[in-house]
Order: sequence, then structure tokens, then C-alpha cells
Amino acid sequence: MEEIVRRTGLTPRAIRYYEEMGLLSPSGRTAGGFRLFTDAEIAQLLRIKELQTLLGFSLAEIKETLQADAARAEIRQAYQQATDPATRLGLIEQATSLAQTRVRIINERMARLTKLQEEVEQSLARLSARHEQLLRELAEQQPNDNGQAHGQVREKP
Amino acid sequence: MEEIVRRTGLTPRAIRYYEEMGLLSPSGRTAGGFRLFTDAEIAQLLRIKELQTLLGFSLAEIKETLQADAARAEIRQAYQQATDPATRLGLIEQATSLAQTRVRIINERMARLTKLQEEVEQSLARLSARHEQLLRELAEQQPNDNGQAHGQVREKP
DNA sequence: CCGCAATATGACGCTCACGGAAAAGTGTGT
DNA sequence: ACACACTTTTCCGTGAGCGTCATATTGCGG
Repeated sequence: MEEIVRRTGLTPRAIRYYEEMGLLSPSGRTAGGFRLFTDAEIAQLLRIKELQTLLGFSLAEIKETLQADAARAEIRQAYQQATDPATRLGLIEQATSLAQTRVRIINERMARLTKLQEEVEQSLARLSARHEQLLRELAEQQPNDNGQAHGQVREKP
Repeated sequence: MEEIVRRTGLTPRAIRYYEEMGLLSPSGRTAGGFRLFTDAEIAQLLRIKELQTLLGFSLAEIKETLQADAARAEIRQAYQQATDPATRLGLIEQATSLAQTRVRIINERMARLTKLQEEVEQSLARLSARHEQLLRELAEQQPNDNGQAHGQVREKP
């Protein structure tokens, strides 16, 4: 468990909570009842964290997403065993629908984030230009005070 | 107020809460005590919402961000009035530092979102390829059943 | 001036996502 | 076999972010 905490950055309490909320299928246990996590389950925990912090999903939304993933896995499974091309086609279309939903959410967020990003970077560019200009002004006005322009500006005492 | 609700998508309660938490400087009031919002304050409310849903900031973090913005505004103000290039330089550097912090956060999030996006879109591409292939297989196997491949696949009753 | 919807101010409640302590059991190096 | 740290379950607690009354004003058309 300690290793899981180290590898996921989650607390044991949070992990148990996720299991309680049905985000994890009840994990394997030792004879005594200690939880054992497979690599796949650790990956799933990381996925949960990612969806939480990166996309800002609630645990309920994450649960849906994970269930969609599971559905996708089942579809893949069914796809492997299906010999009928028509059935396979239906499965593919289901999977496509799921993926499209996800990509739509992501793109929406990306678009808005990009807008924000551009704003801030333009602001930075303007600041940088001003900075350069001021350095030139200083160089003109006080040709003796050169270099070391970075850091705090200190007033005379 | 109703107009504010309409324009921001926030509830009156939320707005009051933001004010209570110090995210808004106490707004102007009518003689009777009804709140009056300027366009700038409405913009700030929208900003709060954006930072919340898009970047997943807590109200505390949003407060910091807004204070940073205010600081930036003050810096601009001070910049206008400062005649000393050295002082101006210091102000510019402060503003730059604030903007850099923001851009770092945004870029980090963008990078991870982009990764997620690529994954899903590759998955979509594979699905699409499979879909095409299956359509070809069906065309070969049953040359009589053509067209209208989209929608649900129906089993024989 | 009246009536009535809109708003203000508490105060309490609620959901989400855990945190933390207690009591009991487990794994493990020596 | 022991010591001792690690886990488990249970249950209560917490903080954020509002929702929801209740009650009191306020604004405003008629």
C-alpha cells in the first residue's frame, strides 16, 4: 500500500474512498484482507487523478468515464469474438460514439484554455518589449550603470 | 440583479458568497441597499467562473489571481506616473513575474490536455479505419445490401 | 398610497471528497 | 514467538461552495 501511495500520490483514505464510490472494482486481497493492486489498477488510479486535476471532473463524472472505458474494453472483447461483420460494425460505431463524446469535451476545454494562453502570452510579450525599451533608456541616461539589471530595485536609504 | 444572473450564469447566492470571501470588492449599492454592478464587476464575475470551471481553481486561488491582477493594474498605474526609468523597470519585472506564473500553469495544463487529446483522436482514427474496412467486407460478402450503413444494426427477428 | 415581486441578511442545511482517530487484525524481520 | 509497523473497518469531523428557508426591506407600476 505504501508503494501505491508513493506511486500515485494519493492517500490510502482517498483510494478506499474511490473503491467505496465504485470507481475501482473491489481490489484483490491477501489472505488477511490487505489490498493488493495490479499495475492496471495503479494505472487506473493515476487516470482518476488525471481526470480530476486536469479536466476537473467530479468523481461521478470520472466514474462515468471509467465505465465508458470499460464498455470500450468490452466492445473490443466482443469485437474479437464476433465473426459477423455486421455485428462488428455495430460495436465499432458504439466505440466511436464514446470516443467522440470524450474528444468533444477535451476540445472544448482546449479551445478555451488556448484563448487564455494567448491572452497571457501577449501580455508577456508587451511586458518584455517595455522591459527592453527601459533598459535602452537607462543605458542612454546613465552610461556608467551597466549590467545586472535583474533582481530587486533598491531605493537609496 | 436578475440581469446579472442572466449575464453571468451565476446565482445570487454565489455572487454574495464571492463578495463575502473577498473576491469582489464590496459592490456599490442603491440607497436602500440593493447591489449595483458595473460592467467591470460583471466581467470580474465571468472571470471568476472561467478560472473556476476552466482551470479548476479554488476560490482561494482565484482570489490570489484576482489580487495579482489588481496588483498588475496598480503597477500599470504606478508605471504611468513614475518618471524614473529604474522604478519603471522594477514595476515591469514585478508584472512579468506574475504573468509568468500564470503562463506556466496554463502551459502545463495545455500540455497534458494535448496529450490526452492525441490519445483519443488516434483512437478515433483507428476506429474509423476499422469502420471503413468493415464496410468493404460487408460490400464484398453481401453485394446486394448496399448503402445506409449508418445507424443501428438490427438483428433478424 | 398599495400591492407585489425582487433583494438583503442571517442561519441552517447539504453534497462532495476526503481527514483523522479508535479498535482490531495482519505481515514480517529477528 | 515477539515486537512493531502497517492495514482494515467504522464512524465522526471538516472545509469548500453553495442551496434554501425565514424574515425584513426595497423598488416600482398602477
